[in-house]
Amino acid sequence: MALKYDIFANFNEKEKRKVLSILGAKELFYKKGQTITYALKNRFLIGIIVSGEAKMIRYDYTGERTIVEEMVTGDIFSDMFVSNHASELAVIATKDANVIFISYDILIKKCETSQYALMILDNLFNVMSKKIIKRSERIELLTARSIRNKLLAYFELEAKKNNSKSFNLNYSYTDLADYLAIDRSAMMRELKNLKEDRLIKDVNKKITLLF
Amino acid sequence: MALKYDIFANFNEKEKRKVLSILGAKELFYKKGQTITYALKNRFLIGIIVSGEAKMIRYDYTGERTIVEEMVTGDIFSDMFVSNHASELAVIATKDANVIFISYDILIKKCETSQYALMILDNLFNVMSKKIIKRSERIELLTARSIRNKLLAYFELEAKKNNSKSFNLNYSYTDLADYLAIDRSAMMRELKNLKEDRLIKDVNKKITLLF
DNA sequence: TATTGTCTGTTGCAATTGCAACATTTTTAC
DNA sequence: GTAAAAATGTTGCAATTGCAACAGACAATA
Repeated sequence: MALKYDIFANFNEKEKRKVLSILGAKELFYKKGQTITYALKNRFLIGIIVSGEAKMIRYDYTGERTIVEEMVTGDIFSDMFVSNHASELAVIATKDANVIFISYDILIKKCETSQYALMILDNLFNVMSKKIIKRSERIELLTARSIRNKLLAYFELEAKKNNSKSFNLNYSYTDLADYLAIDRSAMMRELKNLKEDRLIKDVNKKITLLF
Repeated sequence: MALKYDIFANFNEKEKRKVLSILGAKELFYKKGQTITYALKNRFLIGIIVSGEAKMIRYDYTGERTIVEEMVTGDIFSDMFVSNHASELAVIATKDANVIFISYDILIKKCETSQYALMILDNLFNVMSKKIIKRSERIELLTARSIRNKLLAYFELEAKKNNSKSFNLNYSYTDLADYLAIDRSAMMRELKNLKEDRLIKDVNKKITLLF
């Protein structure tokens, strides 16, 4: 599953090591809780999470923290994908993490001579497409005009992804409320309403659509 | 302004014609109101709006229409940037439009032999980065927890983009309410409150932050 | 220029939502 | 294995929001 959109898709270990050396890539290790400043301070650098987890966090003008993006193995992040005008951002390792940094500029240049570099660029395109799609999906959910509609939209999307009326919630309810930008307790109340109205069934985090 | 992120940035007319021929690109003309089906039915095809305007529209299961994206000259669209699981989409020309279609597959292949193709790919990455950033910005606004905060977040972002406390609203209030996914009349009320609280000044669509 | 349609601005009222404050259960960390 | 922390589940109440329904301004167009 991760494979299809992985930046190293279609590479075996040997080829991967080779292309990283061609690109002059750096691999750095971060302990849980550490801030990954490297990529965000260097425009045209792309960070690839090869193990562990990290979160991108925004500090708004009031000092409040919001999670912009939760990143797992295979995800990438870069200053190139961040608005110059947005509030301060930081990437923090939420588990011990290994991160590979490659330079976009070098990547483009090496494409002239290296088939491998071009393959990486191709994979990068897929990963970026995925990012666009993920954000579009979230916007679709966030523009629904009530908690009920947000939940239903989210459930329907998950159901479609699973080709089934049933699926397992892979968020905690607390995180789901955050993702949908709604109050958790109000969401729980609406979830109860949806169950009472027999629109969904919820057997310990396995949701089934009844319509 | 458009130049920096344009897919033909750094190309002159002659080079542009040359690369389009290398890539076997097609240019099609659409009259205002026509549906552009070409790209959305052909995965791996990228549509570039070279003149005119178009809107990407979603039809949800109730048959309701929502504007997903408004596209102007220089914007690109592709099935590759659209979730397989989303509701039905259509791209409709909102003004007479010329659209160039290039195949992603061919583009990647030609990069091995053509410096121009690689330049197009490079530009494509910039355009995609811009797409990611635009969506991130909208998500930032949509996750604000009240109408007041949504408005303030939007105004601050616009102010930052203009490097000034003042800027002209380039949305109608009706459209802004849509963009922020809030009720228009409730937004107008809150706008009035913001003015009364002396947080903003609004002299016929020119907003000034007073903080 | 008359007319039609869209946009702005306003308000009362009802419905939805967020907040605060709990008890309980589950998970995580030592 | 126990303590601490996080997540779930619930509710009353107040604040915010959406809805409906206007009137007037402005724009488009025939």
